[in-house]
Amino acid sequence: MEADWDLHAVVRGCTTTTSSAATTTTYSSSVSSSGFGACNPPSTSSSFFSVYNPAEQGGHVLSLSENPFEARSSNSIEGLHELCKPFFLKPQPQTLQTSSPLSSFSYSSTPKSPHKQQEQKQSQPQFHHAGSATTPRSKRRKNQLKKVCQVAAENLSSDIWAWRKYGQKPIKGSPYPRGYYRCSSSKGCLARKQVERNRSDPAMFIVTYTGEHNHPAPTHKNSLAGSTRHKPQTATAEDAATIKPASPSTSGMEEEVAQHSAKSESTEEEDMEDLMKNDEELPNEFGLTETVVSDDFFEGLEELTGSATDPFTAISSNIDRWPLANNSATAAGGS
DNA sequence: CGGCTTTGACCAGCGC
DNA sequence: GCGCTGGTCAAAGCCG
Repeated sequence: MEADWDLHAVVRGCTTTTSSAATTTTYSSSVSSSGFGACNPPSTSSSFFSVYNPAEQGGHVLSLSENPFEARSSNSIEGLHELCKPFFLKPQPQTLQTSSPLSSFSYSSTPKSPHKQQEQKQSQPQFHHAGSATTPRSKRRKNQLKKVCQVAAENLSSDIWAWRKYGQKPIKGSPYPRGYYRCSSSKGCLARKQVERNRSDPAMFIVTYTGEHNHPAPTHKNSLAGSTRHKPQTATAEDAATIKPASPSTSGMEEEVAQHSAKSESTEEEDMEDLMKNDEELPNEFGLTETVVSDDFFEGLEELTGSATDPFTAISSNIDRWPLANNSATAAGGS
């Protein structure tokens, strides 16, 4: 049918990298907080913060700023900084309680059975064997804690995390399929990401993060993986695939991050241990240390996003060409 | 050779 | 209790 743009590319884009991405977030219930993968700080104009409340029918994505540019121009990075804080810093419990739909974060508690969720959560070890045999498949959890970001197509591109697609399914009511990705930076990482195109605004992508990264941000994207495939033949999914691997912008971001995280590669393990131990004290959801999320970090973003040669541009052009074609029956077996 | 994408099947959560 | 739907698994194939 129609849809089909390729999600992968999208995925790579949004997450962390972000620079561009916009973000919304919603935490529903359980998951602890520590580390979502990633929504990235909205650094660019095309993205905007929004709040997504899965609890509501269909979920709403509320834009905090009608005009993204406005936010950007007015407060510039600082404003963004503030907006982003929630994504970098561990969310404050109190804040989480907020029920304001307009708050950057919205935590909704499980209406039905919070305990159940907790139990389920427990059944899913936070760090080790995420999907191992010991853990039963984690099926959808209505109130699973998740973070939703709405990202402009042009902003989809990089990510400090490496994501690996493990599924795609057509979603009822949506002409576009949803892609499922998991963090491939570290085996056992519970971080997951879902990407789907916004029905009402195909130019935007809704990226949903669930689970947490149980490891520091990778110094290199695709640390485990290596392949960047492009299939010359078709311009469909491949196209998208082509986009993701190396979006320049990402590289920029990656470099930024890499520099910070790499600076102490030797201590990275230690850091990781610390992170694991002090799960609650995770510096930020990106698995980056606060140092990374410093002004420099944002400055870097600014540069990236502000530069005329916006890497995303290239991507967006690709995205525009995203084939809405690749799936017929579409994946995921139509269940 | 290792990792990634694709895709059909499986299965559990959820609503009625 | 049943059926629908979403989320995950896993095999097959491709690519660097």
